[in-house]
Amino acid sequence: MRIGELAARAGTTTRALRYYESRGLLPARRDVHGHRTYDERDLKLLTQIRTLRDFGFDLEETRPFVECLRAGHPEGDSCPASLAVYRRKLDELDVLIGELRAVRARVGTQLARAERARNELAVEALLPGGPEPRCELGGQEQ
Amino acid sequence: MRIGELAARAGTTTRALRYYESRGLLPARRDVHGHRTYDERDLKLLTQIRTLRDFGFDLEETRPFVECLRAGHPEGDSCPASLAVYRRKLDELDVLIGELRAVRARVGTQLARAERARNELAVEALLPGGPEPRCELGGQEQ
DNA sequence: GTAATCCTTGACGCCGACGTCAAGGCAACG
DNA sequence: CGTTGCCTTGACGTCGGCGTCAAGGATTAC
Repeated sequence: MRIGELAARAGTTTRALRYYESRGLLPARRDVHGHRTYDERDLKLLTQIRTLRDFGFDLEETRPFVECLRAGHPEGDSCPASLAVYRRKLDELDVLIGELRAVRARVGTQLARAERARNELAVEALLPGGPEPRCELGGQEQ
Repeated sequence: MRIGELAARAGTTTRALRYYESRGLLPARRDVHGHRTYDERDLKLLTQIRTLRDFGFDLEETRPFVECLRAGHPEGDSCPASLAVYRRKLDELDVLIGELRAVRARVGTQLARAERARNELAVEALLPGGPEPRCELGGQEQ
């Protein structure tokens, strides 16, 4: 099959395939017209690449999986190098998730504090009982 | 103070400050030589920007906070627009964290599966005793 | 005088993974 | 014969947030 069909079958674009080839990740044979030619095995390699990309793997991180498949193994993750990438990615994810949760907690705290401050101001504004001269809080909402 | 001192006091670079100015986020007065001049209030604005950036906020997302401070409010998050950014960021974080946890789970599952497959192969290789024909698990390693 | 240190503007570089456009080739269809 | 549709290579654009370099002006220290 040619590049357009492979791209369509894998749910990607011809541009991506040419890019992968330029990176040495998915080389193509050429037919008599100089057109790139692919077979079902290339589809499998490409599917492996796309699956990992969808998981957020960098393109370079898919290389061990692709080479593993090309070496004849039944799955891209049948090789130690692929497992190492899995483990490294798990560690990265754990770190990242931890950081994001910490940020989420801090932002949540800030939001709660800011909302509380606003509510206190609103309550004071509603109290007609002689409010002690509240400093310089003018022009809240423009 | 001039740009170098402000940058140092805020723990950032002169390049970043000029960039913020080019974005209209942190305009500067100029002294007689055309040099940028800042005061303590600018330091406060810049500190707000850097804090939010450290939390992963886009530069544009810091704008409501900066404008809130510049409008004379005591905190950058004293204004509704800032609270809206907080809330949107919390939602984004929740979505992102959820996606990352899903990916983490799937990668973890894949790793476990791949390791199990390798262990089974290793055990089979170690067993010299006539292994019963293991269903259709042929040609694992070539 | 001159070296060091600060500042100015302008412009290009970077990172990844492609998108998009240009100019052209070759085949099949009507 | 022209049109459509696929393909080719090459090259520039995108995004954000700056880093880095170039060329020059000004002040202060020695």
